[in-house]
Amino acid sequence: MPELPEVETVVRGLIPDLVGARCGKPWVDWEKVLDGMSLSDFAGLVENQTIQRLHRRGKYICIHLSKGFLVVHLRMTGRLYLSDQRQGDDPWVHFSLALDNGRFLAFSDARKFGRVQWVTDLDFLEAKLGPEPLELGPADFVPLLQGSSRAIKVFLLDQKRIAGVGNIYADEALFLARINPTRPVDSLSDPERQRLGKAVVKVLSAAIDYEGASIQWYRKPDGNQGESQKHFQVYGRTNNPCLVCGSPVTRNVLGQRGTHFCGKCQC
DNA sequence: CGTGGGACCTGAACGC
DNA sequence: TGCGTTCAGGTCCCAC
Repeated sequence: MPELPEVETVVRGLIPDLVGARCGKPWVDWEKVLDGMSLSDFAGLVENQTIQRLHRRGKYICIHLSKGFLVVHLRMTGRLYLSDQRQGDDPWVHFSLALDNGRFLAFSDARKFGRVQWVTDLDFLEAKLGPEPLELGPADFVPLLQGSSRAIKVFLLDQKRIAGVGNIYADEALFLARINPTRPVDSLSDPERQRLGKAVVKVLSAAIDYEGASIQWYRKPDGNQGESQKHFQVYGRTNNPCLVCGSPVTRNVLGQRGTHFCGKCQC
């Protein structure tokens, strides 16, 4: 589920409760959530470590410990929040970590795609992620959105090109920039690349202000829904009238992902 | 190099 | 009510 704005919202929400806390015992009901590490190994590396800071990189949540890092990816249905109980009444909690403040960091994930991994450093993230879109200016997108014949929608989802854009905000940015998602990347003009870059930044920034999109699973760490879904222009609006021209929003499949756009506004 | 399919998993929505 | 199908904010891996 979560893309850059949702992950950013989760990180911001967790910082006040997590920074400075000392880790206690971890717990899992499904060891695969640790991405191949055994619970006992994980416990040995994490227990008594103090959480120094948190930050987001792409769609990854990075929790800095005194030694090493916890890296969490929410994938489609992951949630990360503070709880008073190890598992509480949430049947989808597969990992939790006791903290010295008496609370628990709980990772809930209905589909079990998400992972909580311990790593010594974050180099592996840099190796597979492109730049952070919110740190770029419009001109930076000109060289970035080049060098491929793939459809621009598919290209935007490639985390190695740009980190953090997912299916919702790719569709929304392409609509805002009035660019058809099927256009080959190398067919875009430089002004179009800039326009799309601006649109990506605008769409992601707005979604952070709305604290993410709650369609089904995503929740803020405080348990409440985000508001971003109320502002979608095309995502999930198949056959509804385009908010600009009134013609029906099209849905097709690109790169095996549902893709929403206005065939009249986006050329 | 790019694409297409499948795998990983489960829940919700919808059609009959 | 029950069953089958389809779809879902992501990523990785393999064959062609």
